[in-house]
Amino acid sequence: MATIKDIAKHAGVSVTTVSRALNGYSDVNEKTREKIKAVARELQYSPNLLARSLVMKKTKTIGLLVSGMRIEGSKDNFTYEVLCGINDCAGERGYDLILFSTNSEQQQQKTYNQLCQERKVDGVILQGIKTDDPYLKEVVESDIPCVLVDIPIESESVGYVTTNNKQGAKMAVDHLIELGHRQIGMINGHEQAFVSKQRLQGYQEALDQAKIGYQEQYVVNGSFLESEGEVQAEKLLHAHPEITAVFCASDLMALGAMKAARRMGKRIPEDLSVAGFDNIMLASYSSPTLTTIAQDRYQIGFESAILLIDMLEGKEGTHKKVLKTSLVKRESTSKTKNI
Amino acid sequence: MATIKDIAKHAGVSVTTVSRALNGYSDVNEKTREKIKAVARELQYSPNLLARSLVMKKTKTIGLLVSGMRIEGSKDNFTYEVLCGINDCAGERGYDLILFSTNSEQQQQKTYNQLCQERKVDGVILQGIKTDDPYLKEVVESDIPCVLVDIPIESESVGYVTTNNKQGAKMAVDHLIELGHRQIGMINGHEQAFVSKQRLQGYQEALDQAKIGYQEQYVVNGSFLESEGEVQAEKLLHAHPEITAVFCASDLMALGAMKAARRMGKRIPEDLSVAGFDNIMLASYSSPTLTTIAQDRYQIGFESAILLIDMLEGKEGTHKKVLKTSLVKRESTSKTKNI
DNA sequence: TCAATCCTCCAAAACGTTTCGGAAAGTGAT
DNA sequence: ATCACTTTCCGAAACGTTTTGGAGGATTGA
Repeated sequence: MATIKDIAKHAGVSVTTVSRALNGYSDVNEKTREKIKAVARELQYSPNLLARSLVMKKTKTIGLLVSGMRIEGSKDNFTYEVLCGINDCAGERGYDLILFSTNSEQQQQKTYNQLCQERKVDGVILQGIKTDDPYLKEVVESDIPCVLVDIPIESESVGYVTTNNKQGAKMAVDHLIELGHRQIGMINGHEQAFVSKQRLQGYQEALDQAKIGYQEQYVVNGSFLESEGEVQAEKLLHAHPEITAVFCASDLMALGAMKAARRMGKRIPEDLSVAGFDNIMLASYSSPTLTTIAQDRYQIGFESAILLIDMLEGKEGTHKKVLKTSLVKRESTSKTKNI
Repeated sequence: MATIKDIAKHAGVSVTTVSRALNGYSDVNEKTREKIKAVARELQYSPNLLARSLVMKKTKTIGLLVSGMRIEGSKDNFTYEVLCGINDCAGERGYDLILFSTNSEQQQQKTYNQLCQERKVDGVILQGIKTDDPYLKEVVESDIPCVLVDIPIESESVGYVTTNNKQGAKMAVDHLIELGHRQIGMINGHEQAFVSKQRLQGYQEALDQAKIGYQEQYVVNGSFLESEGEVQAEKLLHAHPEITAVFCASDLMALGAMKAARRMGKRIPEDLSVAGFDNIMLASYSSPTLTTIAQDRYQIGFESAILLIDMLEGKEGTHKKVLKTSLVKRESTSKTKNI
């Protein structure tokens, strides 16, 4: 509650001097500086960041726009782990995080720019928004620095962090091919996700390279959801019983696919190999455990924060970061018996 | 970027009138109000909350002090799900959330009061702090309204939300007793958690009621961790091979215990019944699936926010909320063969 | 016609900082 | 004694709001 003015009074100096003393300016005598610091401690002074931000036009605050902040996100832990990464980096660099709740209706009304300008965040990290989200247009037009997770848009004021999805998908399908599979289905996410396109590309490239023809009807969309993965897998396997392996664009859908397969009397991996993408916690606990492509969600968050803060602090450099993936072999994939 | 002053100039009125017009005061002519609103829209005005907060002494912001914001928290999803609940309620009520990163060293230096006063949060929700955390003392002494998760302290300015841990633990142990078990071990959390004490009480009460003597050596601590649960379970089962059932104070420890038991050649549930606490995602995916006590983490968060905001807005009432638990029977518990 | 009342509006202060431009005093050099 | 610096300090403006206490004019009632 003590202000700079109180300190000035107690120490017998002006507010200017107090401000400059506490902020480490050189034009204040060391003795008076010590005196001022002592008084500040005594009065338990802590600066009012609101007032400071108002004049400095910097809040040392990063806005977080997460559209998937829902309880369902608890299964894969994407949002949470990204958040951890952002939080850690922001902490190190002296920034605080402010969460914009975009779930509620009354907040829905506000535009992206309103949200940011009202709270005067220095920059924003966006996660989980779809490519057809109206916010996205605003983002690229606005000149508020921002970093996108998994949406490859780059400009003066916007950067992005993502995983090498194409490479990851290719690794997964390569792995299946290596095991002898030729009839390989894919359960993809949805059209409104860049990652889906990229993973599809990886799938196609792997097939191409192995001289396996791409068949459109082998690819279905499951919206990244376990339940939808289950129904789509069932349809796919029914329509094409010759399929011996499925690559899913998310672990959750892979779990759903395994359920469907089991219900259809197919053993995993003997009758059907299943590979996922993400390496979520459940992947190592399911039975059979799930072969998958690991992506480091924590690091995605961490790198996002690095990128954004570097932009905020005027560091030059590219505004993108693409992270590597790795293949995690587990029990859900094996050699095809048709070999 | 447009300010109230710009609007005043364009509309040919004073800033006072603009402010009062936009804030819905009655002492402004409807015509001029419309004019002002039109100008505001035209200039894409959005209020500067920093300035407003500075004079109003309200920020419409809730601080979030989460000590367990780590990647390991990804297994149980406690932090995330609580956060979702808080986020949703805060959104509905028009509050934003600010995350204090207490992980980093430089933030460690700051006291609780400094954190709150600098950012001028209206209130705080604390989650995951231990009973010996230095912040806790500050919290109760400070007059900043705050709500604690799982720490039963109540005063003028502090409230809490928790689950009925004693009742939950009792339900679990009752269930085991009903299945015929008499030698029931417990793997508890750690001393620095209130929930541990309460769950132990529930365990004791259930035994008591069934006229089963409480044996101190049947209870060990596993810090809520899967790994530690595993080693403690192994020790316990080695020292007391007569034990036929174990109640664990967290699902993670239960998973660890199952691992240990399996490694010792015990089948679950035929040779050993295992019950957990939390009902985390993994509990329904492990094999065998885990019998456990469900607690609604989302609701804990939601109620915390309700409680805090009610306090902030001067609503009278008790400052605590204790949520119910429920027993989820799955495969990891069954009748003892010794009956 | 006079006073009372109502309806609109506004000037200025306040919130707690930072910063610009300069002022006073001290220090050497010439 | 004068000049040129250096060191140390400060007054005042600025940031963008809200709010207090009224002012001016129109309307009403007697």
